[in-house]
Amino acid sequence: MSSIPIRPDVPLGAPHERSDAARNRERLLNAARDLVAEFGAEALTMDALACKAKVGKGTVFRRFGSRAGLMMTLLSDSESEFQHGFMFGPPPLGPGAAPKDRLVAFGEGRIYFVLENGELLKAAGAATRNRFDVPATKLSHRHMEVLLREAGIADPWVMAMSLTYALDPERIVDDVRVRGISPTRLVDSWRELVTRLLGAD
Amino acid sequence: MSSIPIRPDVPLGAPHERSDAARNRERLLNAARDLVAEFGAEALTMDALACKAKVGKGTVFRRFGSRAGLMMTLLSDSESEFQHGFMFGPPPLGPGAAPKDRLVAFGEGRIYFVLENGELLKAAGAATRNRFDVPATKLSHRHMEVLLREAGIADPWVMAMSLTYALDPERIVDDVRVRGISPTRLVDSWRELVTRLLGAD
DNA sequence: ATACTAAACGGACTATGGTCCGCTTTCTAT
DNA sequence: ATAGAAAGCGGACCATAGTCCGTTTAGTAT
Repeated sequence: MSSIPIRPDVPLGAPHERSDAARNRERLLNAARDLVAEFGAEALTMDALACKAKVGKGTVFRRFGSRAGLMMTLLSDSESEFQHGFMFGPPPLGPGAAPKDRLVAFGEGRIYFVLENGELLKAAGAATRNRFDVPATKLSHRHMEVLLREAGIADPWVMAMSLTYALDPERIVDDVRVRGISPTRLVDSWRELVTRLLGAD
Repeated sequence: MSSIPIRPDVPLGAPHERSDAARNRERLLNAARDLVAEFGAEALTMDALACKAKVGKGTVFRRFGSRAGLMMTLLSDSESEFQHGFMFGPPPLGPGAAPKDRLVAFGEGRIYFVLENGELLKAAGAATRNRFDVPATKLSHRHMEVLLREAGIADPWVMAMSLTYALDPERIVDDVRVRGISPTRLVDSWRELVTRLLGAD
């Protein structure tokens, strides 16, 4: 029995990734990062990517499914880091603090995360019927749902959805970049929202 | 001086709409309503519309600017009605009730309005950099801002934006139609949100 | 080494929103 | 009625996401 290379993010019994596929994936990822770095995520077209990576267009879509899928892949590192922060990191973001404080910290972290990765996030959520299907969004929602339940909210699932949309990447990015609201104001308002929502101060 | 036909929704000094333009506008509106009625708003393509209205494609875009613009035009009647309700109608939706009650009623009204016009609203907000540029959205935002200020919220503008996104058409429609949440649950959760936000009952 | 198979490839093709610009029609002034 | 100007018209054209399918290639069994 020959040893199989370790591929952390692939489902267990997956039938082995062919070497040409691996090579092309690397090429595509590198090309995509270059293009985003140089022209921004919004300007990235799938044709340009295929061309720059010296790969057929079909290959791009086989690999990532859609433009949104590509953006999610590009995001996954920073996203994992943020997720790790609120799931396992130190309080108040991580476990150990009161739900209210964790929720405030979560929103604050999210706002800055979005401001750093705004273009990618907007592009990732742009595909029709996709905004909530992003796995990271599901996880955030679930996290908030748990905190809200602990804090005694009657319908935590729906309330978490309201808060999810209040932290929508498009909303945050446009507030700051188009409508000129400072990140601090957003964070303060989020704090006011959560504070009032989860019992007086 | 010859009498000029009355066109209620046209800016005062507008240079007179030509008769062929008026005729084509009618044709387009009728065709659009037919298509939406028969196949739904999502399925409406601008080519199909042009074709059905027996009009060139350029004419469609001259008239409405974009697909989103067309959808807004299609919405404008029901939208005006809803707007009239919260601006001039009887309490608790209209003036006369406490801000908290008006806000609860506003959200409830909005939820049902969205569920009736969901496809159109989603299509209207879909165009890039457009979600908040919809005049109706601005008006709703402003309305909530005023109520929130009356209720003593520190940063009513930003808070109104959070609530605007919490009532996002896509969110409401998908909660109900994709994720199986009942409208009642949405309304109840909105009530809980507003109630906690604006001081304990 | 050879043959076989399933996966991967690539690029032509489709669908659709939106733009452009030369031609036509309407209105107005005379 | 006529002519000139401005508004409107139409459909070819463009950009771009996403699909399709005949061809190539990497692994595997012999």
